[in-house]
Amino acid sequence: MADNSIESLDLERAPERLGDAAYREMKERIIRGVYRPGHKLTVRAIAQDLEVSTTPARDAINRLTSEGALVYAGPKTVVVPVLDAAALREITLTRLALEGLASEQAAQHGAPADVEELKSLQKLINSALDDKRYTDALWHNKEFHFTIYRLSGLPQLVSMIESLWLRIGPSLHNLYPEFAEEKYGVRNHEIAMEALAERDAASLRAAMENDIRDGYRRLKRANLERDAGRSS
Amino acid sequence: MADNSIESLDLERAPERLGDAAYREMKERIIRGVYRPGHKLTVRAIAQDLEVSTTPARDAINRLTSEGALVYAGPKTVVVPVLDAAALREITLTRLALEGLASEQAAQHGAPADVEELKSLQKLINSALDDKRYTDALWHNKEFHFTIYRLSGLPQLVSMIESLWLRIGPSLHNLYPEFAEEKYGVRNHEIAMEALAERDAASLRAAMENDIRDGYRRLKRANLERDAGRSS
DNA sequence: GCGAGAATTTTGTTGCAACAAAATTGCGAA
DNA sequence: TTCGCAATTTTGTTGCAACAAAATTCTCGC
Repeated sequence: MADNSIESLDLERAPERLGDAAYREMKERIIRGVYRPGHKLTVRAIAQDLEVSTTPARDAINRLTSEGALVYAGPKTVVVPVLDAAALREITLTRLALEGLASEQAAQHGAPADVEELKSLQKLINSALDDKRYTDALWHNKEFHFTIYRLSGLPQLVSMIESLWLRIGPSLHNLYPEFAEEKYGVRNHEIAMEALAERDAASLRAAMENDIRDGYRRLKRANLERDAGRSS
Repeated sequence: MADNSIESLDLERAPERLGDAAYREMKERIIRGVYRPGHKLTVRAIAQDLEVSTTPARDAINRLTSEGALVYAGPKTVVVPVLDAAALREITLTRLALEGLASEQAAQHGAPADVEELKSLQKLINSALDDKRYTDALWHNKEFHFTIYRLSGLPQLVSMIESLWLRIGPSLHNLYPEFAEEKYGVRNHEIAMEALAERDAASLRAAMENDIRDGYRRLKRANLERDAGRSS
């Protein structure tokens, strides 16, 4: 047996598989709202879209399914999930726990340069909202959050949070444009930036939690309206 | 297009794929300590072990890898992870957040029958420890925790917690038998059962968090000793 | 029109062979 | 012995065909 004294020194040694690329592309499409809730996905269609064979396409779909980003709507039918009230609540509770933790930890590592980056991201969000480019606003909003979470220095935690965003992402797209009217989240983001500058963990956590709760309320309201509209 | 007014009514519709069975079997083997940290896994070997072809075996390994239960030690080398101090800390922080949340929610749904089930699980743990059947003790301990977590009524949360246990599981096996000397966790479990009977969410959470922290301290100590022993 | 059921098409899974690339082994020089 | 390097073996990925099963379409009777 070889001497493997390095052991835990080998980080980020994942090779670049075709299936990984397919997975990443699918992920981005889901977050960007290309596939809306209820959209049915088939292996062969994805393979054609991404110009790969069925194997990597199937890999990507399976991975997304096991993460909860896609769900079975039948034995041979995989769709982008339509979140019901219970699922929405569960994801929100989990987000509060995980993103709250990440925020707290991030407060301990925030440098001035990070605050600057957040500021410029916030500008991007604002101007996207002004121009009614809602998909862009959502994207920059995601970057804002994850810029903070990455500061936690806890990469596995960050990727768990990512999988939660993958689950709510599609529903968010169904919310716009009403969602944006009130300049969603701006106030919370401002408080978050201040808190990070002051390395105030509790305040940063509170600001991020408020942001999550705000979004939750809007999503819930939108869902109720949709369900009411459907039964008529 | 068909009328799909059922939408979110379709739960648990996953078909039984061969790859799923392979995944579950691998998961159990990892938790039970069949594969120890550092163990190298190959597609063809797993396929032979589980008596399936390479495709389902590969599916299982990929899924486990994307969950973090297995890691790359090289471009073509997948191993059961050897946790370093940083990874151990990160998992513990995440466990505290997620298992704390699950405990809190569980407190609201605990029925007398559930407390009884926990009591009988605790007896199994105790007798396993007395007989020095450490693998069994670990297994029943896992059941104890998840019996509580499942009471939360948040299935997605529970499966996220499962994936965390998959990550620390192998390391736990390297801990025994010293690990068990002090009747690990018994006191915390007793408090947890009382708290559940009284539907005291804060106490239940505290008890479970203490249990997690206890385990963390032991793991950290064992890791330090191992590392010290290796450099000599 | 409309629903039930058959006929047809589409779909996911599985096993496998080929290939490139990585891991391992073997060997020889210092 | 130990180190470097080449030969060899092992390995993961990929594409694909076959198959069973599910989804869809079509048809016919009412």
